[in-house]
Amino acid sequence: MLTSDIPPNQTIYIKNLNEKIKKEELKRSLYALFSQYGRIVDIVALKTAKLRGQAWVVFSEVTAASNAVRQMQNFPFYDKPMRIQYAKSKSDCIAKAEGTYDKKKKQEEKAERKRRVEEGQQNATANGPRADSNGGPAAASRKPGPHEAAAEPNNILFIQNLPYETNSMMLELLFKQYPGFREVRMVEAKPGIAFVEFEDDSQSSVAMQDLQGFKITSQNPMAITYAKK
DNA sequence: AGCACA
Repeated sequence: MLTSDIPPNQTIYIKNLNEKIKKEELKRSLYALFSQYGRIVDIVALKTAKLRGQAWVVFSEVTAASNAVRQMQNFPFYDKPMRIQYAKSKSDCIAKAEGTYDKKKKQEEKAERKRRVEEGQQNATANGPRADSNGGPAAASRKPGPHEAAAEPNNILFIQNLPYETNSMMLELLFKQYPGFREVRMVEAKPGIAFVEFEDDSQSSVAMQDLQGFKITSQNPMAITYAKK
């Protein structure tokens, strides 16, 4: 199935995540990174053989998920570009909230999955190569299309996912190497975020591209977006 | 590569 064929879902499925990152840390960073798109209801990440390197981020709104899929596509996260799609099914926490969660059905599906796995192991050696791979282009980085809401460029940048101990001096050191730098502003009451102002939009954009995902500590790739106007 | 929720 073409990944673009998956219908919109308020849950996004992320793969190609760095498998070395501990589960709790991963969830925290995903939260920091994605909460800019809307309220996050839940994050699921498992480290089992089958599920490591993947995560589900559940938003309260589909529109938040849509923006996240587009704008964070290929975002360098712990040194690896994230691959983001809509999840294929509704998250349990949503079904529960809607009152449509069916425990019996859930168990059947689970049993069914297990059956398929065992069956697959039986046939693994008997199957020849599949003939239907179409060699289509891999999902590549793309700019938002004409109908997609891109974050509006701004001479002020919004920085998230900073380590707790970050101060404005450290950020100034980083950002002042770019032309047009004006100032760093941090909010004492809100650790982990900062605003960095440039003279104009194009100068702030250059800094954003270059420092996107930059890590002050190994655990904190910074997430940079344009500040809201 | 891989679509779960213990």
